[in-house]
Amino acid sequence: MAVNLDLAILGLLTNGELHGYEVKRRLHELPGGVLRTSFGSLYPALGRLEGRGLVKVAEPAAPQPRTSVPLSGSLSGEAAIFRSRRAKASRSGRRKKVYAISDDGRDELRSLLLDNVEDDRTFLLQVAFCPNLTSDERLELFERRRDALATRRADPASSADADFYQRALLERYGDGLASDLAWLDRLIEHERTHARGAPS
Amino acid sequence: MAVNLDLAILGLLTNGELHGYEVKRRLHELPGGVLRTSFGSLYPALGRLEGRGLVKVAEPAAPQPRTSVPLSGSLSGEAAIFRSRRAKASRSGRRKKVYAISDDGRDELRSLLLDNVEDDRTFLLQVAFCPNLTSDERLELFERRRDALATRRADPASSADADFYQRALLERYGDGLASDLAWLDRLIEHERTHARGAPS
DNA sequence: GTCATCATGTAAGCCGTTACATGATTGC
DNA sequence: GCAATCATGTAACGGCTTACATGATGAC
Repeated sequence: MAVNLDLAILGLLTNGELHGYEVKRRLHELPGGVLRTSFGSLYPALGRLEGRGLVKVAEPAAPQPRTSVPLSGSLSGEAAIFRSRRAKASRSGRRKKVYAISDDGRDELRSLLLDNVEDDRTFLLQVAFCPNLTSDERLELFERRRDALATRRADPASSADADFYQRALLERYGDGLASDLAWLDRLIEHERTHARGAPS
Repeated sequence: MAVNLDLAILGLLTNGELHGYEVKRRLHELPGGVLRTSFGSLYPALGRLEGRGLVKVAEPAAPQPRTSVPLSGSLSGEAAIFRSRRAKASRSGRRKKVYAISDDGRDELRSLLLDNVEDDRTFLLQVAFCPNLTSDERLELFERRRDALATRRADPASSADADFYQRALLERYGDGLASDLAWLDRLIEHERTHARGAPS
């Protein structure tokens, strides 16, 4: 789904400007391998987001040295000259494109964070980037998710005419649901405890 | 992935002939909502499987009554006549297409059941239809899966510079892995206990 | 100056979803 | 006979994967 990728990209960009390659790396660093993607989907996604005005391309910065930056005062002036020369001279040269989130992008991110509490993968991303919500919103998000999972649990599914392995799958599913519900309860508890204006 | 749908369709057909609509229903009855799909992907998938010779279209059967089948011995003869009449008369009429698995389909199913132990969704389907394997093969499948999960667990991922919610996600992921490993150990234990020629 | 890595893209093919269209069966 | 459901398909669209192409940077 494009939703997941959009959510992740926008979420990452709230922590600072990034270029595509770096976005991909951070994506793969998310806990539990929540979202793995490839350049073939990442770059088009960035392009779509740019087209919708949710991200904007920042001024391409000077190439930042990876190790041991020898930054004396006199050198920084040279770097600035180098950068501006680069910026003009690099036509037809492929340079880093640094993306930043826009105000519309922040709105969209908030919308994505609060929507659609049903999809499992999406919800993990919502948790990963929920610091962009207020404590109250987080609480509401977690509670809606809990209710959604509780509903799933209620449905009896198929217990009749199931062999050993199907019963094993059903058992695993139930355990996973219970575990997730407990996890959500802990998140909710944390949110209530740390909320602004928390009851004494 | 087409693999999942193929696996599920072939697996379901080992329990008897089915038409597409019924395949979809059974699919949604699988424990834990392992695979939900739509007609728009199901029918093309059936067509592909037929094109590859993995399933074949069986003689369209007579419309089977949904409730209270009055099957006396004398009626079965009438049903056969009715069916053959239907088969000819229904040109241009859209009738049930009943699919059956072929020998090649069984081979493909076995291959799919034993392959690719990395994908989470696929593995659940492999468990659901693993009765089509021998006990030894099941054991090997489960052990390979356990090793794969154990490898995932080893990778430290990102624990540095993680906020509360990222740590919560990481914790949830770790718990899920541990739970799955325990579940697999139970499956493995069951397989060893019930294997043909199990050691005393 | 060369190789590995960083970095950005494009193109082909596949597959899935959604919406639409059509027809048959059954219950009332 | 009418509505709901059963049943099969097609078409449009979008997005993901894989593979390919290209160029810049840094280490040695």
